Amino acid sequence: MNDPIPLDLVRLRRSCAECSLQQLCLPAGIEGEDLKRLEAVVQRRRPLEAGDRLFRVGDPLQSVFIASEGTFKTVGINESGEEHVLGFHLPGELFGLDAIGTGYHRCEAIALGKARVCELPFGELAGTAAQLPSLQLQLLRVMGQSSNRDQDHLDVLTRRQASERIALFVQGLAERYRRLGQAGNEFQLPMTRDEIARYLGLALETVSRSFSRLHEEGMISVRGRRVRIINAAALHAAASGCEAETVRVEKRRSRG
Amino acid sequence: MNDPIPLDLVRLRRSCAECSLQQLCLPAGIEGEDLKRLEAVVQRRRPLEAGDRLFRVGDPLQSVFIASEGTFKTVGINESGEEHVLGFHLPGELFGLDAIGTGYHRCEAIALGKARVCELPFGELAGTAAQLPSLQLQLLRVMGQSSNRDQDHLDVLTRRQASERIALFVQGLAERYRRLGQAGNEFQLPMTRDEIARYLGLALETVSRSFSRLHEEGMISVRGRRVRIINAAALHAAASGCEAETVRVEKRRSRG
DNA sequence: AAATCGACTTGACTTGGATCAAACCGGTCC
DNA sequence: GGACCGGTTTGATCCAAGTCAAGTCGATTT
Repeated sequence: MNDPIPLDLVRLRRSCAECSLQQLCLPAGIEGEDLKRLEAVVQRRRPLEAGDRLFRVGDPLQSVFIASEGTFKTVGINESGEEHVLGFHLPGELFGLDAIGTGYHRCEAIALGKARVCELPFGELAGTAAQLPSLQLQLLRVMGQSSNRDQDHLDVLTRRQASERIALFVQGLAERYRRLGQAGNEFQLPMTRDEIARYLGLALETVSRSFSRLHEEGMISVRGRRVRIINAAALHAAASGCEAETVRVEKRRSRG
Repeated sequence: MNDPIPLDLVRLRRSCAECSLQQLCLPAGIEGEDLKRLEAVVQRRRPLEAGDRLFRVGDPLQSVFIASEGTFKTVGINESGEEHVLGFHLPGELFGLDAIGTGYHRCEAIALGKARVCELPFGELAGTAAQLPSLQLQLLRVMGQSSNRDQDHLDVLTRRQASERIALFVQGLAERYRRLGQAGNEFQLPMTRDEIARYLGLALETVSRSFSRLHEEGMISVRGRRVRIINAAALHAAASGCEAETVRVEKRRSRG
């Protein structure tokens, strides 16, 4: 704190208009003068290291954040002290909205590796939104989408099978990487097995076993955090719970 | 349809200012002229019967709703065709926000018994919010709260113990009834065991058994849908998972 | 009062995944 | 090189909750 303003701040303050994430981010659908107004709210941040926290439980709402490089996780801590991962946030994804309801954060946001964020002071954002209907609508839409994601996640957690959850998880990540213009078939998981477990409501051993099983069955190839999707159709089937029977039948056959 | 406008429409169009739910509802914190502007958006509706649907999956976003009497459930339907209950909505609670992200509903809302809603056409609501910063903020806040509720629910679903979930559920309902000025210690469940099961990610038999267990242990009294909280402290302990050991120890003792 | 029906409870059995425990793998640091 | 360490895999065992199958209860109808 109280550092002299670093010289590269100029570089960091690149505009949304030039950002490759523009259409996947809060500015999506906002143009011209309105975009300039929104840009005035955005503060770009110095790089973060693995484990750096953007906010903690109980912090008053100051800003919401958008990952611009790297991945973040948000973790909630229940009264028993257990951590559970609420979500993983890839570039272009907004987080920190959890404090809007009460004015205080109920979870904490942690960088999973080297990362960078755009910070939007909430007061300014809301003020600007009050003047720009397009931004107001977009803000509501983004919150709605985040809520939709929560509901999908909720659905995943009520689905029973562990390997279904893993299959869905891998599929979902692939889809998100693809949208970012990266390879969806092969990627590096930015999180540990334990973090996946806490996200999916499973024990870490179960996560590991499920990965191994999908690997054995030839749907994906897993080596540590390196994942490759080999049979996307089968993975999709596994994700929607169709595979269970098929596989059992095949196993029975091969045994008998 | 095309009914002549019923005479009691006047009665139905009672103002938010006179409504007992005012401070527990969307208008909370909005006063004077602003409240009048909000009221102009609200349409009051004829009574609904058990099973009536307000919207279905895929319906385009028209309105959001607030229960004014009775209880609603929102249910999501996943691609396997299974229904899971996303939430129960008591008077004063806003729902239908699920369509804001995409413009289409991803769940359906069903009355659990005789009920009544206030309907707020979303276009008008957003338009009015754009002109009233207090409403804009309140709308964001309500969405944030709804998202917080989802996250608490998510936490419940990752907690393992079935009776913990039931204890939390009963506690939560009691709390909500109390806020509505009704008795929190004794109430009638507006939903079936099956609906609770689909909400908590359990089998209906497990729900039934968990109720019986909490009953046996003297925390609550259950007779069909009638629930009475007898030992709130023990229930609270059960809800946070502290009871498991205690009870087991006592059982062991009484057996030995 | 008997018959029907939906909601609920209870019992017996089975199983998926948690838990405990041990080994393994790939970095990094002496 | 070897020791160490966090993350990961794999094996063995156990238990909570799911599934299947009877009942029971209460409300409504005949």
